Amino acid sequence: MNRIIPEPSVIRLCLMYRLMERLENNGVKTVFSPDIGENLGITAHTIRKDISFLGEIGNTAAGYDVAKLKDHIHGNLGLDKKRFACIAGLGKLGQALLNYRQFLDGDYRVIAGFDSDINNLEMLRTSVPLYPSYRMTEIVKDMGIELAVIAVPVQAAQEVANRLIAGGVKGIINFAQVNVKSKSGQVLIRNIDLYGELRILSALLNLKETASLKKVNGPDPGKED
Amino acid sequence: MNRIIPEPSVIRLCLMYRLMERLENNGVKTVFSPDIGENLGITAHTIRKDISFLGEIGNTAAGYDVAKLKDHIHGNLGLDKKRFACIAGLGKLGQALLNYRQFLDGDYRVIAGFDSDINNLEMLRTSVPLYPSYRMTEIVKDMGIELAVIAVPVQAAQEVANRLIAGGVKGIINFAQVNVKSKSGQVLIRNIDLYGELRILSALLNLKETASLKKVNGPDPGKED
DNA sequence: CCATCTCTGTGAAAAAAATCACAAAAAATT
DNA sequence: AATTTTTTGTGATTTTTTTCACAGAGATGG
Repeated sequence: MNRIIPEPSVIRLCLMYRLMERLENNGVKTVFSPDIGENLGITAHTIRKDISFLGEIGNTAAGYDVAKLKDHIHGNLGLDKKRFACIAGLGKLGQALLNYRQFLDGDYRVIAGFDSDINNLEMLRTSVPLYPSYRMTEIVKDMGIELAVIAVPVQAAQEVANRLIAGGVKGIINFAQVNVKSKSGQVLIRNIDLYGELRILSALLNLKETASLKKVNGPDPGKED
Repeated sequence: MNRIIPEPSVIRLCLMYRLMERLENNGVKTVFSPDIGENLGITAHTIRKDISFLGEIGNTAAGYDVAKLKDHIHGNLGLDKKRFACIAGLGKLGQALLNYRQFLDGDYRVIAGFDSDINNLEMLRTSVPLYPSYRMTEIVKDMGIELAVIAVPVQAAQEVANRLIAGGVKGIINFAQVNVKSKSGQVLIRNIDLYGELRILSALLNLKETASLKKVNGPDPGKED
């Protein structure tokens, strides 16, 4: 057991957590590492290694208890810590996210939305309180919001990030068409480029065809063990 | 120069391409590797290495010509290859994507949308032709669609993936709350979990606080060179 | 036009991550 | 109760990726 966890393992463990939630809902009681691996497109070795970073939890010759593994990941990654979130930018994407149930009643509850267009704010019907963007820093600070989603147009993204960070946000998911940065580097930022994902897919396909790609990650690891 | 490109480099090169597009629009003529690195949150060394996989293109002591580097990436990653795309699932997220201009007039043009709810299809106003889900395999095949976005509820996701793959799709971006798999492993799949990104952020923040994270990736690499 | 300065490109080195291989422990079977 | 089978957990190994360090090519400036 190792108390220092590599970032790729943390990310996979989060995926495993989601899988355990689903398996538990489906009434599955036990899983084996190759099952988890197949579901996540990762080898069983990696699965076991990842889990072992959190300490021993499996049953020799009898796999993992789904509920126990779920709680184990939950506890060790600190997922029991609830945090408030907000969405900056209420265009189509921001609205879509506001409609996801998980964003409203999950552990990272969206408790505020922001948009620069007051007319837009007045038109939207939602249970989440909405505010004009100029109040962003103030509201984020007052409400103790730690996580933010940026869904504004590219030109506004960095300025919005600055305001969120000024309000004390610690983590940002950015959907704008530009990588946003934090001055201090202390804020975690995950940039997601929805259209760019198509570009990446296309590039990987091209290179796969011409055999100039070193390795293709992804599901379906094939036979092993 | 090396003709075999690691996958992480391909992904970073796609980000560089996006950056070059933006710089070109802003009238910037030249960039240096540390500039690119700062924008993308990557060290200048890695930037240079990534670019060098595509052959020499920079000017010694004078950085990279923005337009030239953009075209270079474009050509070498085969981004000049146009592909048709579709969106399966026209809930809020699917509709939001259908409204993005890039998805309508970019290189990976969305030319079909699918939803299982015919009433929903009739209500939507869009320039993209929409079809009921049961025709998915047929339409994908007939239209020569190679890329697909899955934005359906979790229970339907794998079945939708199967239909898309049966129609000949080669790459999938999946937003459903479950990792979808391709039977053969020949189809590239990128699973994106929007809510899960909040979970990852929270976990990384927790571990960063307790100093049990090995390394935090992300923007702001700090001083170097 | 010579000296200096700058920045790329890339082999070499280091670091990180994934995979392997197997001991050990528990379950299943005989 | 002993034997076989199964599957975890983890050091050791291999592979992959990143970082380093510097040669070399060209720009800059006196």
